[in-house]
Amino acid sequence: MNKAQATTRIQKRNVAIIAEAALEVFSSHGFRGATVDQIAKEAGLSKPNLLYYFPSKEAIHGHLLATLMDTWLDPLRDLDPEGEPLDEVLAYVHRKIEISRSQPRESRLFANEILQGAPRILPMLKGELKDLVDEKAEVIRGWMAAGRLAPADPHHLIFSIWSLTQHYADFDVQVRAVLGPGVADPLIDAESYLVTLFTRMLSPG
Amino acid sequence: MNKAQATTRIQKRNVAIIAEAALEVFSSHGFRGATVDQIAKEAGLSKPNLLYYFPSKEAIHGHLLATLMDTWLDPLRDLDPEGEPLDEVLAYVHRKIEISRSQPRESRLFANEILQGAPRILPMLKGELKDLVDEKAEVIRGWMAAGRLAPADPHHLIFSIWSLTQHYADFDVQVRAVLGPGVADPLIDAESYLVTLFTRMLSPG
DNA sequence: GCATTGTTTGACCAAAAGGTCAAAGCCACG
DNA sequence: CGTGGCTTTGACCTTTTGGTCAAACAATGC
Repeated sequence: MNKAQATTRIQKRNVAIIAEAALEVFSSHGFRGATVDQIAKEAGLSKPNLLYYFPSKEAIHGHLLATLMDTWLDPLRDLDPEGEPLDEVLAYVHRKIEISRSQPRESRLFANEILQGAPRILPMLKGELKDLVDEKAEVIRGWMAAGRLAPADPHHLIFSIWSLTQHYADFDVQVRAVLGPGVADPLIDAESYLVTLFTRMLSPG
Repeated sequence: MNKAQATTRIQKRNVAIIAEAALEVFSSHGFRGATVDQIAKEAGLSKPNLLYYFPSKEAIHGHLLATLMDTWLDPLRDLDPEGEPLDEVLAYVHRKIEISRSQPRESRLFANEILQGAPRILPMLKGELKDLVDEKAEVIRGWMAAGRLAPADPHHLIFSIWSLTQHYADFDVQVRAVLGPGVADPLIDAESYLVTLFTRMLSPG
């Protein structure tokens, strides 16, 4: 593929097709578990053709992670210091649940990366992510200090939101196995459970 | 290796060494990401020697999973229907946190397996695990009906305990990256946060 | 309609990885 | 102290896999 600009129509289309296929394969087999042949087959392209658009398997994976990271932080960014505290937190929970519903593969891709020790995105976690979390934790701490939320460790509050919402994407198989075949969408009940949980946790007084 | 009984001293020792090495390698690289050579090296044995004790890479992995499953359910089994409801739930949270602290590799091994779609343990999830969870969920539902716990979906309550406690083992890298180098053991603060969380969530009245 | 640039692929390569085997080494016990 | 079974290993085999390359095949612009 050519160097910088000048992406043709075909390039745009095929890069998108490959990314979609790679997301499917990487998210369900992990980086090492995925093969380039698998991705190529999923994308409906030949392997050399795929490697014409990305220089290596690593590069495809990196591309996915970069794209993901770009949108992964948005829901937290949207936490508004000027808003009503409990509403803001619940809205954040809601946004995260929507992501687990609409982008479970992205969530699993991310989970895989972290589980392996985050070899490729550790700098980003220590930098961009930490900065954002620290900033929003400070906002929450302010709300608590003002008596507008019940006191609790803001960092662990954020961790608990991540953990609980992503659980339904990452551990989907287990959730469904335990709930049984009668439950079509575990996230529906999960959402009202989580609203209750965080409301009781954070309501002042 | 020989067939059924008659495990010699050396066999016992080497099987244990291999299991330990394999846990280390599988938990940090996943099944596909781990290589037999890596495990052999970690165990301080030659590859053929390792394959003298286990017939295949698959078999080692299966052995680990089976061993793990055996102890994985114990903390939930110990939830006592005759105990004080809130204390029982908090004690369960405590046990799960202890496991995240003492057996993070086992937790990651399990997480890896679920993330890949639980190919090897799905039957167990749908059988043994579901049965146990249903049973304990019924106990919790009884407590709630009797007004001894605030009402909430018992299944999702259990999921939330799993999710929150395992998060600190599985996503350890992320937690540490965000908290920064000043925090030695995130689980200390996590435990008091979680006690608060479930106390507020479940206290009746 | 042709030259230039972009796209696709069959054939191929080297390295990695799971696994085998025969032979050698070791150990326990009569 | 020697024999039979247990343990260990170097060498080897096969398959999988990431990646290359030259040549064929489109598309685009003049």
